[in-house]
Amino acid sequence: MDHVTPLLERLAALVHQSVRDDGAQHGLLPIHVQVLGYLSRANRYSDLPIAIAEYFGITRGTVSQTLTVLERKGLLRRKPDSRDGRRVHFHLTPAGDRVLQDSWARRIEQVLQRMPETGMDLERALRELLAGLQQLNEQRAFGICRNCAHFLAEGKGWRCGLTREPLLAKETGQICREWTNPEAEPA
Amino acid sequence: MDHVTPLLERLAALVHQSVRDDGAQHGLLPIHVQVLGYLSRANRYSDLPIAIAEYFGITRGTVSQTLTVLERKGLLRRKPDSRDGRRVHFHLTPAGDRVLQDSWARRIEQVLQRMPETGMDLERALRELLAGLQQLNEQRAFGICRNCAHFLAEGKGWRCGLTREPLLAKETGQICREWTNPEAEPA
DNA sequence: CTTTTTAGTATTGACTCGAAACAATTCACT
DNA sequence: AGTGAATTGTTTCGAGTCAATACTAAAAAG
Repeated sequence: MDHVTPLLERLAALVHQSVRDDGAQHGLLPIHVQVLGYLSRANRYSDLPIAIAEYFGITRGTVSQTLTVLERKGLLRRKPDSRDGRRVHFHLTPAGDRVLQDSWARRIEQVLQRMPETGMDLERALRELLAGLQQLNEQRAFGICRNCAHFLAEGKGWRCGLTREPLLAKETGQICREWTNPEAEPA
Repeated sequence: MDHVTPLLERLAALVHQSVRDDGAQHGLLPIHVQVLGYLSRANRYSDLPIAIAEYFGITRGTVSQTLTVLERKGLLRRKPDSRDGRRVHFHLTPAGDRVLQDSWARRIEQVLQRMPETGMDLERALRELLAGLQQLNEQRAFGICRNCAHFLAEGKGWRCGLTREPLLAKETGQICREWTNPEAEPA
């Protein structure tokens, strides 16, 4: 099983490289593209600088600078939280969306389609590996809302059991910073 | 199969993060650790700045600066090529080896051991995925010497069919920049 | 109503990274 | 052999990362 680590290293390097190539086409650095991608998939509890810092494992200071650059380039806009005066939400502008259009993801899908059998194994294996890694890094899991222990289905709608707020259909498929594993036994 | 791309993105981010953590313990940046790791596994045709640039998809100029920093820190030493006056080889010093000792790789192995069944699938799937990605990025494959089309076993020793040079046992397991897929049909 | 925690910002310094210009060596072709 | 082209590596410049540190402001805890 020792052989897997070099493979992961190489894989990470190649993905990083693809992201850099994508960003270069718009005059952006890798972290810029990554932050845009994250924000495009984050729900309203997770589109904050602190969440970005936790997701990518960098400091709040660094995130703050990166967001300043992206805002200046017109790729995202900030919106102060109406209830918590410390918080600031960020969302993509149409220009920001456009950057994500021609991403490396499309090219990778071509590769994946050529390996249909291993594709399923890969997805399952990656999912397990990620769970282990996140635990190892003592990180939040950043799972998808609808798979969360706090997720509640209420008749025709949905609700977050943690914040008690109702959820839009779109939001149930987004990344959430507060995500908790429903299969873990309660403490 | 659309779900795999976000997984890969997240995986790459987590690996990058682990590498950054490792480097921070020695006052190094991610690319420093990555270059050291690469050089520790590269053979004598691949321990050159140009090979590093190709492997990580960055320019020769950037590599040149990075190597200057690493040399100044005493983590590697340069050795001009005896036959080609343009080339410079780099190899790790004992201090450079030491940096790689307590790497994230060890921690990841713990995770992998907890998923013995998926481990085999993962390795196979990753290998295929990497091959596809490298092709996509129009990159050299950077395979292992002994799996190369040019690799020749000669009685008790080995030889590279491309350079005609004999190979040490150690070298047959190293990364080679000239690696060619033995299963591809000849042009 | 004070103390502590949490969220975000500003500054500094080492370093990345691409772009462009450059020097040196080897290769290709005549 | 000899000239032009390709290859390898370096240097300089400017925008930006990133950690560290110190800071402000708001919320939570007591």
